Amino acid sequence: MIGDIAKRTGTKVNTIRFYEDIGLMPEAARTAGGRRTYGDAEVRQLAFIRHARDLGFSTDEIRSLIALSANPDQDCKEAGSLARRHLASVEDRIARLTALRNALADATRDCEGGRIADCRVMEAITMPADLDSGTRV
Amino acid sequence: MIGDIAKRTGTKVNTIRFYEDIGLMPEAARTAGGRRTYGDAEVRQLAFIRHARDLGFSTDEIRSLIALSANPDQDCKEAGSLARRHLASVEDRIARLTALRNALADATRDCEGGRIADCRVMEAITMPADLDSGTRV
DNA sequence: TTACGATCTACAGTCACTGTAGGAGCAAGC
DNA sequence: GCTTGCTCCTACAGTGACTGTAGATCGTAA
Repeated sequence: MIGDIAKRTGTKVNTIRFYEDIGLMPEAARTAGGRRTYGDAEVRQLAFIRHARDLGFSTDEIRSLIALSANPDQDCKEAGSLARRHLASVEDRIARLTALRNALADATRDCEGGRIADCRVMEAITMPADLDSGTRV
Repeated sequence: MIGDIAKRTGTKVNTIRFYEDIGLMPEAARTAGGRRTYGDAEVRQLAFIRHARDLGFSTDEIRSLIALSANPDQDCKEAGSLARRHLASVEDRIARLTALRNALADATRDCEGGRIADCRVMEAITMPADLDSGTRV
């Protein structure tokens, strides 16, 4: 039943139905009464989708990964290049988030009992280095 | 003009108008002909908004940060706690992205010339450790 | 004066869900 | 057998943060 697979994968029921709608999940088998049932393969697939989404893959990317894994005899190149493209953007995001973490850590430290006027949160976030200067535009 | 501030901050023109609509940017001054004009303060504010969005703050969070910075005499506590809450989630995201980076790096290495059947991309992403076992549900 | 690009408003579309309304299936208790 | 209460069903509207498009207007250079 959909509620069980939802609990086991930490996915909302409506989200699972949505994945079926857009073809990320196969059409579920039904009981006589019309309820969806799922086997281990579906649980694994849903878990894969959730992890991939969680880690920033778009549903289109996930769709192509699933399609690739459905033809295991074909060359791995395509999946590899998908992963490589993603790797670059993941590394970029890590770098930017690390910079933010430092800024936020500084900011919360500086903010202890201070006043906004002395607070670095905004400056830390803005980092105005990449702004052109100029007057009214 | 809106096109200039768009270029200087790397923001799309429609996005700037959208920020004005939802009150993230103040209502812009207009020329006689009705075109929006901006000063340095607006450029800085837009740059701040873009950085904050880029780094994962919601428009609501940004709105409250702007409101706080508009009353610099009030205590910094609120901005600090906002930053602290964000810090925790940023650190979590860094940890998860780092795990993904390693998985993707492994995956792309293992994939060189291999076949999907031997490929770790899916497994690396799925990490099925957090799945209950069971049959049909 | 005409052509062209930038800007204007207003609104529809996108992505990935999330929530809700109204009805049906189904096991447990009376 | 009937009610209660839960889960499930379909269908569709709403959300957040934009993005794109249509049709009109402004401003300037040829």
